[in-house]
Amino acid sequence: MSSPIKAETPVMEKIVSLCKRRGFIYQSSEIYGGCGGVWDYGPLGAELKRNLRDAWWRTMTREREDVLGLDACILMNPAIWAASGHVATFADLMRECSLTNKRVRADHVDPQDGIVMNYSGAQSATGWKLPRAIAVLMKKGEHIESFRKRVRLLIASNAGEPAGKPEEIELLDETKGDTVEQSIDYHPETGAALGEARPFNLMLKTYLGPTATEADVTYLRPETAQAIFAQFKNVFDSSRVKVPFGICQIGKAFRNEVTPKNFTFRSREFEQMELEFFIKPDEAVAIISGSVAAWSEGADLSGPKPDWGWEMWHRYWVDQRTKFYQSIGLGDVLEYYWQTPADLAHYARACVDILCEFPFGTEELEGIAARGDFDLSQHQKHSGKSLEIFDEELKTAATALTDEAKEALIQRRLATESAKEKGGLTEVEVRAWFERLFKGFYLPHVIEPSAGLDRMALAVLAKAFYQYEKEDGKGKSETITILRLHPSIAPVKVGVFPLLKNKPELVSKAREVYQLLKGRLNTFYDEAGAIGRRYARQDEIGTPFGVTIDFETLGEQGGELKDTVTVRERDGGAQHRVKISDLAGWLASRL
RNA sequence: GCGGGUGUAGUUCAAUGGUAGAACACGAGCUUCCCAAGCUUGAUACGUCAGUUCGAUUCUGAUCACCCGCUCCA
Repeated sequence: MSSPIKAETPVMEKIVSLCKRRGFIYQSSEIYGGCGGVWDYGPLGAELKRNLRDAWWRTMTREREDVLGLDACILMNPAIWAASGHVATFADLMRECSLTNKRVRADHVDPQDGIVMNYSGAQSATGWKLPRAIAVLMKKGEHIESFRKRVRLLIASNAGEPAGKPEEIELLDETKGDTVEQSIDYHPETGAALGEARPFNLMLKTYLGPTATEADVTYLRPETAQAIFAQFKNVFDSSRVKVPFGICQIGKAFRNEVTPKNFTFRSREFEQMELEFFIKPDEAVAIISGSVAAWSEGADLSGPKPDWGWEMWHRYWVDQRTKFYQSIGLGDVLEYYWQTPADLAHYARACVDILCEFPFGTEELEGIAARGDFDLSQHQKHSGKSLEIFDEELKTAATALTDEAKEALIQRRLATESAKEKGGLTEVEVRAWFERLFKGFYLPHVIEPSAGLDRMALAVLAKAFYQYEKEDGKGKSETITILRLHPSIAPVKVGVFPLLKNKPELVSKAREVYQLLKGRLNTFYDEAGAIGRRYARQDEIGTPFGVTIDFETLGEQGGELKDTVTVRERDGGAQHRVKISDLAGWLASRL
């Protein structure tokens, strides 16, 4: 009867089109020609995003005893970004390969040896031309023909289709140049000359205060997490919480992305939902509980245990976040990528990317990192303020330890530190740290689940988007579009329709039902057009239920059906006869 | 930022150096109308700015945005 259609137009384009047509997402500043990398949410998009945001906030803090909320400003003291490392890592000098535009950090170019070959340009049989001069390093021992082949290949892959086949590209006016040794002016991979070093600042700079001098420079935050670390001590001191506990925050963040792309997936302004969950260092757990629980496949992650170290907590949060994604209907499109030691930042112990299947590929939705005490220690160092907390239970347990037991803990830590390739602590530093620990003081370690709200919204839209071809009674084929959104996040929960709009009794009854529902659920009233069209309109925006007031409702078919309505399900179109007095409860139990 | 592509009603697409058209969607109306039905009827577009030209949506240039690569990790 129905079958999924083949994509003649790419699915992503259909989704973008639907989003605009029905008021989910518009291009920013469209009447002025747009604005790169930023998008606005229309009426339905705003509802959808709010539902997702609320669901996250509810599960992350309101339904938990151990997580508190925070709502910090986008603007902060710029010293925060120096401490977090963003000023350094987001402002590297970069140089671009003149042939392929691949970028390398100016201070990370491996010196190259070889002979410089110059060309005035290139052209291909297709009529395509590379109009500028190029210089490429022929490496020692590289045969001239294989070198030329390599250059043609690089040109072809960068120019794309217009240049045609690599072998049909002609290199113009070849001249042999200087022999260079240990030069940092050529791209290590391609051998092509590098352009000038240019700063690549991915943070959005702004001025705080009307004078706008260099002294007033600060940045729009590139992530929400740093405010949590900066306010960690205030939250701890004002909330009567004990480690382990978390602080979560939802808010806008800004990055000057080199290439915003894939609709809202990579934007320059986006909304993050981040949790920093603070835990005791494993050594503290060992002192208090006698041992640290080891993770193994199938371990019980249903609820926190006192002997959990960072690894169990990390697994726990991956599990919690997975359950969340299942609750909004994304369970079956998730994938996980466990970063390898080579992927990890030096301060991170583990990081899992939760990936989701999008029409343009499988991409990251959320990252869950175990970051040790890196962030708090950075802010402690840069601010000069102690961010240590005092743990009474730890102090009591440590006091009871024998000196031998203490020394054993220190030795074990020393062994792991010396095994590290870089960043390992010295023995003096380790002993100083344990001295504070045995007195009950430490910087909490952190597990950081960090999710993108805009990505989540795009993910649920992409997952929900479904089209099929249907033949109507006359054999004419039409495309049916349904957004199969999970009812809990659908922007509109129920549509209310009088079967006919020219019958005042039906309309007034329908308005009554609408008034009854709209206080409790986001309800949409529609009387225009045929009933089937109204169902279809709601299907397209993902409304899970439709309520129709018909002549039976008015009692025409006898008293039994009086004051009952047809409730029609979006997925499958099944219909139920429900009493108006039961309607709100009936719907609420299914959302 | 660099290279390639694209830009016409709300959407998806036509055509044209001189008056821009369709389908669907949208508004109004008729119809005891349960899955985008039918009939009547209405509104709406050449991304922006220059140049060539008597005249540009069409040709040229610039610019902006989007898509695909380089990038990136919410």
